Order: sequence, then C-alpha cells, then structure tokens
Amino acid sequence: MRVTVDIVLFTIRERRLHLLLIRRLAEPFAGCFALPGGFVLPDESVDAAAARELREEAGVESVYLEQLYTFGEPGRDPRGRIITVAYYAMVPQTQSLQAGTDAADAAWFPVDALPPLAFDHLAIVQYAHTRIRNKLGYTNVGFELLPAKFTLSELQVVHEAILGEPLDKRNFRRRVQLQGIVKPTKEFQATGRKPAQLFRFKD
Amino acid sequence: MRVTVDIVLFTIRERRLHLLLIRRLAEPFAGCFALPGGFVLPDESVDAAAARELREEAGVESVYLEQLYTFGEPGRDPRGRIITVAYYAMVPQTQSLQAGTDAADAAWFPVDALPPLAFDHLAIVQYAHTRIRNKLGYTNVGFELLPAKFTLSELQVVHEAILGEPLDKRNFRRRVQLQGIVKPTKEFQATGRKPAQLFRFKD
DNA sequence: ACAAAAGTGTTCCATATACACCCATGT
DNA sequence: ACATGGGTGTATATGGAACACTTTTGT
Repeated sequence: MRVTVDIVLFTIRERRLHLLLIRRLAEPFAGCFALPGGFVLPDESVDAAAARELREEAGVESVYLEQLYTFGEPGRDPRGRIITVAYYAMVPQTQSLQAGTDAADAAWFPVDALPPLAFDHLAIVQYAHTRIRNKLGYTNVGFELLPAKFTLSELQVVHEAILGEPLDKRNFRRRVQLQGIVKPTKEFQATGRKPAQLFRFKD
Repeated sequence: MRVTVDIVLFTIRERRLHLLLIRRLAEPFAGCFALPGGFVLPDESVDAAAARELREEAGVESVYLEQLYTFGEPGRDPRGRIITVAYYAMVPQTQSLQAGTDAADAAWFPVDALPPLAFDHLAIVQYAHTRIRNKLGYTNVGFELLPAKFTLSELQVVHEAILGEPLDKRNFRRRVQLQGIVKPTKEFQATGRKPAQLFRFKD
C-alpha cells in the first residue's frame, strides 16, 4: 500500500482566490491538470513530505501548511492502491512562485474556473475551499495570504476572495480590530492615493 | 509503508464521557491499553476498514463514524513505518457493547481518567475530544450518543459530558428547540418521577 | 408530605448588520 | 478639479448568559 500527499496551494491574484495546478506528463491522466504532490518517503513524516513536495513542485518554502483529510477509496488511482493525505497551504501574493518548479507546466487557476482535474483532485479542492471558508470565521486563516505588513483593505480583499462575496467595509474593520488579531504599525503604504496604514498580525 | 486505522469510540456512562480501550496482548506495548484499530486491507476503503475494526474489536455495527486526522510521524510505531488514519465514533448508552469483541480485554474509561496508552494514542484521544467539543457548537454531534427517542434532560447530560461543565437548563432547552434540530413526539418517558416528553432528531 | 426530576420567562449584554459621507493624495 | 481608495459612527436586530420557582409523579 502506497501513501502520497497532495497539496492545495492557495493564493490571491487580482482579488480572486487561486490555486496552483500542475500539468501531468505521465499516464494516467497525461496532459490533465493535478494538484502538486507525490509519494511519502520511508523516513519522512507525512507533514514533511507535503512541505518537500511544495518545495520541489511549486518552489515555495516555509509556508503555512495544514492537513486536510485522507482520501482512501480503493479505486481512486488506476495505478493501484494509493492512499493520499491531502493538505492545504497558502502563500502571499508577493512570494515569487513557480521558480524552482520541476514539473513541466505549473499555473494558477481561479477556484471558480478550474480545468478538468486528474484523479479525485476536484473533491480535494472542494474540501479545501470549504475548510478555509469555515475557518475564516473563527481563526486567523487568511493572514498567510498576506505579507507581514498589510493594509486593512488588503485583508478585506482576502476575506472576500475566500468567501466569494463582498463585505461591508466599516463592519469588517471594526470586527478585525475589536477581535484584537491585528495591531497597527506606525507605517503607511503610499501606493495609490491616500496613504493607508499598515497592520501586522498579533502573535 | 503500512496503513492502519484507529478509532476513538465514545459513549456516555453515568453522565460522563467514556471511550473504549483494548488491552494489548502482543508486543510492543503488551499489557498496555490501546485504541481499537488495525491494518487497512488491500481492497477496502479506509472508512470501511474503520467500520470493520469497530465491528471486530468492539462488536458495534453501523455507528456514526468520522475521520479525524492522519498521524504519520516515522517513529510513532516501533515495528516500522506505519501511518494511521484516526477516526472517532459514537454509540448510545443503550447499545450492548463488547459483545463480539475478539480482543482479550476491552473496557470503558472516562476520558478524564485514562490509563497509560500505547503508541501516540493519547494524542489521538485528545484530538478527538477537542474535535467533538468544537463540533457540539455548530452541528448535531451528540445525537449519536442517544437512542432514537430521548428526553431533553438526557440530551443535556450528553452535552455536559462532552463539554465537561454544567449547562443552564432553561437556556439549553430554548436553544435546542429554537435551532429546530429536535422535534417533540407525543410520547412520555414514565421512568422516575414526573414523566418527561420524548424528542427525536430532525433529518 | 416529601423527594426528585420536569418544565417554564425575563432581563441584560455582546455581537452582527445595515447604511453614507468626508478625507488625503496624485494626476 | 477630479478621480481614487482610505477612513469613520449610529441605530437596530439577534443570540447568549444569568437567574428561581412551580408542577407532576412515586413512595
């Protein structure tokens, strides 16, 4: 019985939630897009395998990574009995990506406009999207999609992209500030028109 | 690489949350208590393996079963590289248990008074307990611990056992009734003093 | 009559929602 | 001057928390 990891790597581009897909070169599903992932090595923890595959296939290092669910139906991979442990991860818009990618063809797709996916990867993606939508309500998820310092408008864009719906600016700002999950810096971002105050996460 | 399942089987006894443990006969950890579980067979889904182990080791059939987390540290089992997919399950107090147990010695323990556990099973138990405590707030978890018809006091005992703290009777009853997750039957339970109305779950 | 569990309302506080205008800056 | 995104307050609705007594039955 073999064990793989598959990672749903999220980011925000042009105010929409995107994820990284890799075009498969080999059968099965050659030419089809799939999640980055691969086999767990004999002396490596499952978490470490996910981090390594992210490094090798997506060229990203030390990102937020969380286990999602294990998919273990016997027929899910035509090559034989392969169980996969799914993860999701997040990178800020700024991080340069796909550098170091050893897969032929990696690309970002909006979560609401995905190409056909190999294996049961569509189910994994939907599971991941549901998870982060739910976690947004009661955790700090979403911060990993931003650089260390960010404006409240940028944070709002992240939340709107994950939820897929617009939020009220005043209510949003009051909530994040009252919950005490961000703290203001003394810096301002002078890009655009009126400079916006920069914040960082607590803890 | 081998894959096992381990199941945290909860029930309520004497108003406290308990779980089923099995005394190991073989090394490693011979004589120690462990969660019911075992290897996933080659043509069996991981979910099916968990259901089968519950049947074989705990003698329970068709119970609520949900995947929890996959534990995959290389050193977690001294016999070699074994990854385990952890599940939790729930049975009502009424269900007769341990009938059909093929393990030598199965016993219920209160979650707050556990014996030393084999492998990383203590971490699995704590993860399961945290999960059901959180799910209590936003789902119908806890209903699986009761028979089809139950009184609101019995439901409150279940919630108190999982949360580990007493709840206000009036607030509890109002909440479950307003949320529309239970519906009253016309029957009453005549055990004890004043007969209590029986409810059942919606859906 | 008494013991035991069932059943029942109100007040208060915190949090979510709906909603519109002025401000600072770059062009 | 104007276009752009930054920033701010109030009123209302909703959900949670605290809190004590009466009712029904069996013994």
